[in-house]
Amino acid sequence: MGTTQPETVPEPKYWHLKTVLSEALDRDFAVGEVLPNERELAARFGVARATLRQALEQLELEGRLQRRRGVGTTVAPPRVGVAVGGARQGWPGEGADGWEAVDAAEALPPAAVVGLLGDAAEQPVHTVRRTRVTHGQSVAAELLYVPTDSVPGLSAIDAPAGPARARAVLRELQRLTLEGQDRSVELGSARADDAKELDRLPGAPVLVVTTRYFTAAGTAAVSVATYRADTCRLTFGDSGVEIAHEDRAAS
Amino acid sequence: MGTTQPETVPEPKYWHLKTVLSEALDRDFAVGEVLPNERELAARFGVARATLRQALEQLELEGRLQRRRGVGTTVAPPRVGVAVGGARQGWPGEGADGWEAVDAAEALPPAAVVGLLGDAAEQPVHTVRRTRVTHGQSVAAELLYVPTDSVPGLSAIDAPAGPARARAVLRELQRLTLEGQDRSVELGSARADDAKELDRLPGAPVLVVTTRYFTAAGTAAVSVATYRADTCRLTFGDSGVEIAHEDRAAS
DNA sequence: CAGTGGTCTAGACCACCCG
DNA sequence: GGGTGGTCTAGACCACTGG
Repeated sequence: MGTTQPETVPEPKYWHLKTVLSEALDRDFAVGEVLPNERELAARFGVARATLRQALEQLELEGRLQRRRGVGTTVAPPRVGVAVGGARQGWPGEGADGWEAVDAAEALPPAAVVGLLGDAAEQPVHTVRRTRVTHGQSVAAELLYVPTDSVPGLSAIDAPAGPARARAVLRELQRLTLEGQDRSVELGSARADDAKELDRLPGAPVLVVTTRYFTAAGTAAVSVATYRADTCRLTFGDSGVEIAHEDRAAS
Repeated sequence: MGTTQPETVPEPKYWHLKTVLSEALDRDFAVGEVLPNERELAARFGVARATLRQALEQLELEGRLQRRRGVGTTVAPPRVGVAVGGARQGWPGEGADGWEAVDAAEALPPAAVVGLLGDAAEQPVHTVRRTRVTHGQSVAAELLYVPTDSVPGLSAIDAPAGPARARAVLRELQRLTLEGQDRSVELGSARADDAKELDRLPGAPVLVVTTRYFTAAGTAAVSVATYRADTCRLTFGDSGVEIAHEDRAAS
């Protein structure tokens, strides 16, 4: 004796906890319902609060929970599908797609964007801020970078600051002929400014969608849009058919 | 006196730490280089290890670090761009796209997939496992669900288990006429089996790409592919131009 | 104000990797 | 083995929300 069972590797407590909680959510809770607070949940499961939090964090990452300081933890609604446009689309701001221009300014682009714009030399760009609202909640914050020489028709002090100026830049952009675009999606964490716009804490997980817009003259604009990863599912419909997620695909 | 400066809200330590580390990485470390271990880093910055770990976690999430138990923390190479095919593409397995068939079996699909397949009634599906390798590292694990009546030419015991059988299913699928497809991307956490395939711990962040393949008869197949979120940038190039990320777009 | 989640600590033990 | 990151604990205090 002395030897116990072969004992498969012990599953971490937080992982097991997550599973248990996940099943409890499916079974006993409705969307929007408030969970018991963390201290009580931890006590109920006989673990430290930090361990319980590790499980909650995972569930929030998967979009099943929503936690707000001072309020509590609630059961999240299913993720909303936001169309990002897979096939040839159009300039930003064309059509009513939920985007709202917020502001615009002229500045030098950050290093990360310079590479995407192609030409090595730093040239000033119009920086347009937009926000995307779907189903009453803001799901994305975007920074659009438009080199000033892409839109020569726009003099620097053409419009006053604010939404009007942002829309002016978009209007000029739409006068150009769009030759193509490409997109990439990656995981990031929200910068402080984006986090504020998205009503999340800094560092919250976001899906970063980077889009380059091409004209015959080269890259005319670059858009960096950050979507709330907890509440959004990005859709790239080539067929126009909406995906009807009845359940969650992620584990 | 007695009153200090207005004192903007104190930045969390881990957030500040993350910034400091991030700059240090850019300045003093090369890709692949090993960082000092967590206990020493924590001591050096005068914080508890848990706090230091919170900063490292963020940096790993952003693809800047790579941590492996028993080995250490190393500076991660830039994310690899993996083409996911934005425009009309083709059946899975057409062309050499880095996917490798692993195995296949016949079973009832999970509830989450039933909804995507359209017809309410549960029908048996071929479940094909594939793995995607790019630049020598496995970046994605896929489960492809093909209803048995989508590929009537394939009798149940047509091929022995293993890669051969998986390829047989794909071959049958490719005989059909693809009418369209749509895709969605969302954040998830790796299930135990996917994690193993991706050489990560369970719960690691992944980008879940769900694709539906349509024929005139309806949804002929559903693919759920999980990509390593730490090392991958999904590209949807409509123009065929590769995005050359010289720097990181995420904060 | 009381109650919530968010941050932080100082310690412990475990699972894994490699020489 | 010795060293790494991964898990877990039992506390403490802080920042925010709401009545």
